[in-house]
Amino acid sequence: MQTPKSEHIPRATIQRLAVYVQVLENLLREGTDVISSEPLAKACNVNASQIRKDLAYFGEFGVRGVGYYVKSLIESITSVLGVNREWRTVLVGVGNLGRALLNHKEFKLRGFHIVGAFDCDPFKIGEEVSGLEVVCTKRLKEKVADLDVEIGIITTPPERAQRAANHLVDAGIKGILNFAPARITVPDDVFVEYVDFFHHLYALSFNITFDRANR
Amino acid sequence: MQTPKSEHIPRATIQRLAVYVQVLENLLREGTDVISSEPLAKACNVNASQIRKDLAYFGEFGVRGVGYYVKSLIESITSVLGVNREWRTVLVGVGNLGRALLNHKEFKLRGFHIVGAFDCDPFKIGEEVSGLEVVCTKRLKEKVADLDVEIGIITTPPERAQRAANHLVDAGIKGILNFAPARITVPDDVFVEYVDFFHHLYALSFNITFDRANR
DNA sequence: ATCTGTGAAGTGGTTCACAGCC
DNA sequence: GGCTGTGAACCACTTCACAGAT
Repeated sequence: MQTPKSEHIPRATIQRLAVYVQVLENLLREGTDVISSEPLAKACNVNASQIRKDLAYFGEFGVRGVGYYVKSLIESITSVLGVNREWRTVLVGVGNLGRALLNHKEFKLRGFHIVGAFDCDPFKIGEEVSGLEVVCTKRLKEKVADLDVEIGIITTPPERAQRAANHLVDAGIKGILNFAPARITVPDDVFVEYVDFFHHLYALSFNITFDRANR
Repeated sequence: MQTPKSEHIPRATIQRLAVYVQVLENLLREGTDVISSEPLAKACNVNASQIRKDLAYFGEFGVRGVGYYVKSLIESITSVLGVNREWRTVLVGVGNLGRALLNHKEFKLRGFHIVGAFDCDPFKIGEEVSGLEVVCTKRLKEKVADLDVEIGIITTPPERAQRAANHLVDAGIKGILNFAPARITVPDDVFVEYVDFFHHLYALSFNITFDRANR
């Protein structure tokens, strides 16, 4: 695994690294072997020196006078991000969204295996969804220990998100992907990422409205 | 509609406004009528003066010595964001994700109506999904004009995302919510927001890995 | 007395510009 | 000659600290 040179890495850098991988994978699929920071920057909608600086946090992955070998750069970045391995996850909240995610093949494809599904609704417990038996949330702790899980996914309604988070933290999980439309509070050593595409729709709404007002 | 005082609004401010609304709505549901910036900041995981500054871009919504009235603040922020109205959207790419979104009731509930579904696969054209007939992507332009649509949602595979974007831009759309794992290029006056929860999983992966390495 | 709104100070991320290497 | 890697300059957002309002 690749280790960073520097102590602190900007959050924005990590987000961009994920973008770079995405774009590079598409470039590779289209048959591009080598690319320099300038065209890659254009494809990613960032500044070229931004890319070079982001990568410089972790090492020297390019060849001066040449550029970056696409395939090897993908490998380097995925190694930096720690996604060149398998991760085991559990999902809490088997509603519509939860079911959709459990059935989403892309998770396994990208190395994020959902190995447990939990809900506190007695009517759902015991049900089988996408090959997993829905288990009572109370049993999260034992199961997480058994299954060697590090990431939890919350897909509960907002009012139950914090309780789900508490269970996950108690079970020793290290990262939470929260789809519930609510903020959650967790200890410092647990990482939380929020996914809410309405936030993005709000941003579009604002930009379109504001843009129009300035004409 | 609320209009900003200042010329340029930081992107981060808009993202936070969406968070504030989310948290305030949950507070309202729990029966909180008034809140000051300090506890609101805690609930949103930001600095209190950050909130006050964010709001100050758009007006004075608080009462000195008292705080903010939750209900009225929600109304002010949604007005600022332009989400206190209905938006009409179309979706391009009726795959698994597209279908899930078409069936997702939350869109209508939050004022974002999906009024058209498009795909270029002849086998899907004519099919009915969630009360909408799937139409050939070629007919996007006429339909968008008829239906008075301003936002497009892309749920195609990555290799077809740019083409979908081109069709949407050509049809005169002003904003795009892109779920496809690919960057797209559009004219300056069209806004794009990207949704990719694998990026968030990558961020978790990095943080957990990096955190562990520093012990 | 309390809490907002805001200029000023501080901080951190981005961009520039060029030295270093292929 | 071309492109990376990187210190320095720049810029923007964040935080502080306090004046102003109730």
